[in-house]
Amino acid sequence: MVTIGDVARAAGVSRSTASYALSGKRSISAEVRQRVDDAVRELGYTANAGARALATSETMVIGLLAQFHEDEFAPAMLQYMLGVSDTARELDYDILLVTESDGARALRRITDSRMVDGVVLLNVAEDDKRLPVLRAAPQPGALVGLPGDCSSLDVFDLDFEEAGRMMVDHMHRLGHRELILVSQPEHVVERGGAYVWRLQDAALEQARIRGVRLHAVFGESKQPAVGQLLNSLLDTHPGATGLLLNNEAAAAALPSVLHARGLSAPADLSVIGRYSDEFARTFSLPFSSIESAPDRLGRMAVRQLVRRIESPEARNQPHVVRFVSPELVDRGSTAAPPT
Amino acid sequence: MVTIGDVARAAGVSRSTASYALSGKRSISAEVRQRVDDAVRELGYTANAGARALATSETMVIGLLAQFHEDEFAPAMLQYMLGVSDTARELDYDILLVTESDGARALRRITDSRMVDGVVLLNVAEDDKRLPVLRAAPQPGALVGLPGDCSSLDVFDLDFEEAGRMMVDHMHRLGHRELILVSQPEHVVERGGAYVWRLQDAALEQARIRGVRLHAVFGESKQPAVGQLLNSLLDTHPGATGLLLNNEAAAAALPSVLHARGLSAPADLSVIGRYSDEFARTFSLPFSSIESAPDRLGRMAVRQLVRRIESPEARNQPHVVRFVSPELVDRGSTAAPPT
DNA sequence: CTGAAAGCGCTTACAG
DNA sequence: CTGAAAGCGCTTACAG
Repeated sequence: MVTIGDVARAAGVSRSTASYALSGKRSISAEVRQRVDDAVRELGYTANAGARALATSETMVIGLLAQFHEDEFAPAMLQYMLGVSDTARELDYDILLVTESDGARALRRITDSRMVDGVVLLNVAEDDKRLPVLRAAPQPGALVGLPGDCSSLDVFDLDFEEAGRMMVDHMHRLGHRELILVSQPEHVVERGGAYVWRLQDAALEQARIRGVRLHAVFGESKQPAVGQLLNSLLDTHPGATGLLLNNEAAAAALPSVLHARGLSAPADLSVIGRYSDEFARTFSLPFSSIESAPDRLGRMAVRQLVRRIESPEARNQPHVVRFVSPELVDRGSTAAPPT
Repeated sequence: MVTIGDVARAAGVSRSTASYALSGKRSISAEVRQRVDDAVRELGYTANAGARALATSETMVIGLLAQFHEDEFAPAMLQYMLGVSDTARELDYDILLVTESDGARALRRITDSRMVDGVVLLNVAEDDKRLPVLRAAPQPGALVGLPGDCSSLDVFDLDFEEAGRMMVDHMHRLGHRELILVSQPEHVVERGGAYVWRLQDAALEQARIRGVRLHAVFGESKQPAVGQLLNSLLDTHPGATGLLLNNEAAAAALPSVLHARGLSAPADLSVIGRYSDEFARTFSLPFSSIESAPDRLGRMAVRQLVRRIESPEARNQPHVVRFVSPELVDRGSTAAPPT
């Protein structure tokens, strides 16, 4: 292994000078800098990450804690992961990926051992077991997803309340007076997936205000159950003219259900989902949707995290809870209800 | 930060004794061991990973190089990633996730800096730019996907040739004499996705042997293009009674296409895909398929990698190229052709 | 069974 | 502008 000592020797300078020439942390004569650069190139030198981490207490690694639950839609998680990973790399950080089901334990492991300079927690639950560990850790963290208690935490999430209101208002404006909302499965809520009821409760409240009938149900996470559910909902509520989907599996299943029933959107039924544009493109969902912006949320979380990591002042600034305003992507699946 | 020095002081022993008590690498009196364990618990000690890595030259981290290409199906990649990650953790390794598009550069960075003890490369291409870097690296690596040149590389992949033959034979046995094979988009092949033509060529050859007409085409990666393609293929080859899909997007799009044409499988058309069971469950694909076993391949790759990492003998053993035999998962979508 | 010391490869005050 | 030295927190021969 080629060390900075080898570089120094080849360049005819001390190790400290070689180090400074590389870091640029003090002025170096052009000539020496050239000799060091040449030596680095010639020997193919790269600093040993462990040694550097030991000396600087900086690993340039961010821990990414993903949580894959049984009845949640895994591909959606991937979008967040990529948003975090890409942004981290832009800022010169690598990603330590943790997918263990026992997230609290994993988080303690990587923070205690100083493998990471900070962490991003994905899919944060209402009463997330990882939060006490994060609060006790010396490294800063950023969350994607809103927990019950945000104190001393940087939190980023879609404004699901606003999303719920937006769905209802959009339909109401078009003239719809009876709607169905299919949320994630109840398990997701029980596990602490607050975004489910945040959207649902806000939608129900807004429906009340607007005088719209809204049938809200928890859905299923897989086929064929979710397809059956959609069918039975449409049977049960023949007067409903609009469908709101906060459930990826339901959105993916809907085209065949509509087809089977001989319905088309928006002529027979108006539809709005809540998922990412990438998801829509991959599965070619023709439904207008509230963009869930996973890449954007991942990016925001990493940016804030790195700010805290790198600046001592930022370290002590008040924590932020930031909601991304939902945006409706119009794919033409809503219109006035059939007369 | 609590160090092993703190532990040693609290336990009233030397740092080396504390270290040995923790590692178990030499015999320690029961009493001392107890005192050290108590001190560790009391102080909440965890070894600093960077310091340990520097001392031992072992990071206990495996680099995972994922490659997301424009027109490949991202959720499929996730399955491989999780297989690798879960197995690594079982074997006490953490995962450094790399998703940069310039995989060769990223690989050089993490190996040169000794951030990892070994690497797993996913989605390996025929002439993968990462391979020269891997061969030059001091760490061992394992590939998922078959490159053109496997020399001094451990390689794991599905036996796509056998998969192609199996699809054809299965249909032939049922009495089909004219089939359509939809592969991945041509871009995937151009980029070096050898599995596409490995399956296709073997299928064509087997069809020739069996006296079956096989129309093989490259597909599309997104809707609505892939749906249109399926429709036009069925229009163009009205005599075809079976459909073979080596293309996730096509598989995902097929149910609505069949529906729209008023066809059902297997009564009107027999269908076999090639994808993972997880994929089938998530999208509820009712089609029989050749299981692509991403979790199993990821697991095999990590196992072999860790063997090489941990045993000096294994380090020098001949490299392996291992093909997983395809298995057909019968979901009832094939039968004798309609008469 | 235990301890004192060297060393892993860096960075960074301290001195000049 | 440059160098000699200390130190980051471990592990592991070397000695006893």
